[in-house]
Amino acid sequence: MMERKVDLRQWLSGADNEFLPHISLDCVVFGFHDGALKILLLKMQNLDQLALPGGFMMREETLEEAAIRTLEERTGLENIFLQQFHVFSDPARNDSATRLEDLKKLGMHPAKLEWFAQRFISVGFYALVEFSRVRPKPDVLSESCDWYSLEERGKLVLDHDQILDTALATLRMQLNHQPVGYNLLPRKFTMPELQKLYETILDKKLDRRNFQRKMLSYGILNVLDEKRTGGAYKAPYLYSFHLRNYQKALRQGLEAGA
Amino acid sequence: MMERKVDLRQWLSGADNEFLPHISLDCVVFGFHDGALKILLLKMQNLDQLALPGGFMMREETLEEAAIRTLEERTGLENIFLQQFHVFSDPARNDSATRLEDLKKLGMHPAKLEWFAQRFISVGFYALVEFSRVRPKPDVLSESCDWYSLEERGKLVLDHDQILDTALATLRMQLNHQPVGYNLLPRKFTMPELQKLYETILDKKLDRRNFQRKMLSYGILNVLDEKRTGGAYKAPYLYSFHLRNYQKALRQGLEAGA
DNA sequence: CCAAAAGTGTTGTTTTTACACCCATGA
DNA sequence: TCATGGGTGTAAAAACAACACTTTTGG
Repeated sequence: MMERKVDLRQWLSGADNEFLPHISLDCVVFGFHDGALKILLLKMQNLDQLALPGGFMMREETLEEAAIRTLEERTGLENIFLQQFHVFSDPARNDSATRLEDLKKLGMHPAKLEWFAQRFISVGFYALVEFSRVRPKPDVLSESCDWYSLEERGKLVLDHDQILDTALATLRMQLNHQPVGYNLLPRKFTMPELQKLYETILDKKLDRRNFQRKMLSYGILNVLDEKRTGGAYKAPYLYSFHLRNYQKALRQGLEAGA
Repeated sequence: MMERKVDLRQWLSGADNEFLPHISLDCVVFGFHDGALKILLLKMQNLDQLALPGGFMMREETLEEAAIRTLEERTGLENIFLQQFHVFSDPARNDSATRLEDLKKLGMHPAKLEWFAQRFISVGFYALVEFSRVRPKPDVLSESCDWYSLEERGKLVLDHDQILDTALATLRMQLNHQPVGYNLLPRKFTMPELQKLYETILDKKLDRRNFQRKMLSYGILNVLDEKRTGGAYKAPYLYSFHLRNYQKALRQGLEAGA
C-alpha cells in the first residue's frame, strides 16, 4: 500500500486521476492533550469552515489503505491505524449551496468542479493518536492543520459534524470492549494519565481505585520500575502497554483476556 | 423512498440506468425456523454458486433505501429493516476469473459486462425476518430464492462468505446490547422459543431461568394471558413485544431500559 | 508541617451463575 | 403413571461501587 501519492494541486488543476467517483472517506482523528480530547481539523484556503481530513479512493487500494494514504497526504500523519465505523450516504450530504463556491475559491479546474458536484457517499474512519508524537502538516490546499477541542471547533463543512458525533459515539461504545490508549498516550504513562483519558472520552469521573483494579485485571499493562519524578507531590508509577496482550485484546475483546 | 423500481432484465440487456458505479450492497437476511438460523440466498440462472441478494445504489437514495429496495426487487421481501455493518473494499473482491463467464451466462449485454467488470466496494447490510411471514420470490435473473442453513449453504460467490461471516459476528456482538426477536418471531411467542432463538444465534446453551429473568428485566415483553395450547406437555405462556419499549431499547441499548 | 496527589484494602450491594423442585400435559 | 417440558426461587460467587487511611513530595 501507499505506492503512489497524489499531487493534490496538480489534480485540482484538472489532471486526470485514478480516483473512483462517488466514494469518499473522512477521518476523525482523536488526540489527547492537556486533559482534553482534541480532533484534527483542516482549514482550507479561503474558506471559513473547518473540515475533517478526507479524500477519495484509488482504483487499486482498499478503503483502509485509502484512509491511511489520505490522512498522510492531508495531515502528514504517517501510518495511523484507522477503523471504519459508518457509511454516510444521504444524497443531500454534499450538495450544500455554498459548496461549489467554496471549491472555486480553492482554484479548482472547472472539469474538476463538475466531478465534485457529483453525489458522494463517505465512509467514516476514526483513529486515536498520541498528541505529542505527531506533527500535523497541512497539505497544499489547506491553510492549517490543527487540533481543536470538541467545544471550540465551530460548525464544520457539509455533514462533518454528524460524522464526528457518530465517531465519538462509536468510540465511547467500544471503550468497554476494546483496549484504548496505546495510540493516545506516550509509551510510558501513569495510571492517573490513563484514567484521565478515559474520563475525557466518557466525559465523566471514575473512581481511582476501581479504575486501577479493572485496568490491571485486563492484563494489558506492564508495571515499570520507574516512577514519574520531577512532578509535584508523590511520584506515580509508570506503566507501558503489554503489546502482545494489548493486541490480543484488540482482536478478541477485553473480556477474553482476563 | 422506493419511488422507482428497476427492471433488471431490461437493465441487463443494456438499457441505461441510474446506478452509481463502484458501489454495491449485499444483504444478509437471517430467518429463524425449525430451531435453526437460516439465510436467504439466490441461485442465479445457469450458475452453480449461491449469492446474497445484492444490488446497486441509485442517484437519489441513501444506502439504506437502496438496501430496502434491492431486497424487495430481488427477493420480494418488503419493507425490511436493514442495518449496515461493514464495507468490503478489497480490490480483488470481485475480479474472480469465473465472474465474467458467469455474467455472460445470465445473458448480459456486452456494455453491461464492462460495467460489471469494474471494481466495486460493497456495503454489507443485515436483517432479521420472521421466517413464516415472508414468502421469498426470486427475481427474473434467479432460479430460486430460498432459505439455507449456515452449514448446508456451500461456497458462495465472490466474497459473500466473508460478508456472511462478518454479519453473523456482528449480530452476535449486538445481541447483548440490542433487543432481538421482533423480526424473527411470530407476534406471540413463548419464552422457550425466544431462548431457542438466542441459543441458535450464539450457538450455545443458556440457562432457562436466568434467561427468563434477564429478558423480563429488560421490560420489553408483555406477558399475555394465553398459553400455547395444543403442544405436548405443559402449556407455556405467550408473550409479545412491548413495541414502545422495544424500540426505545433499539435506539438506546438494552441497559438504559431497565 | 501542610496541601495535594498517589498508593493500597475492605465492605456492602448488585449482578451473574448454578442448581432443584413442583406442575401440567399427552402418550 | 410417566416422561417431558415449563414454571418458579434461592444460595453461592463474582463483579461492581463506595469509601478512608497512609505515603510521598514540594513549598
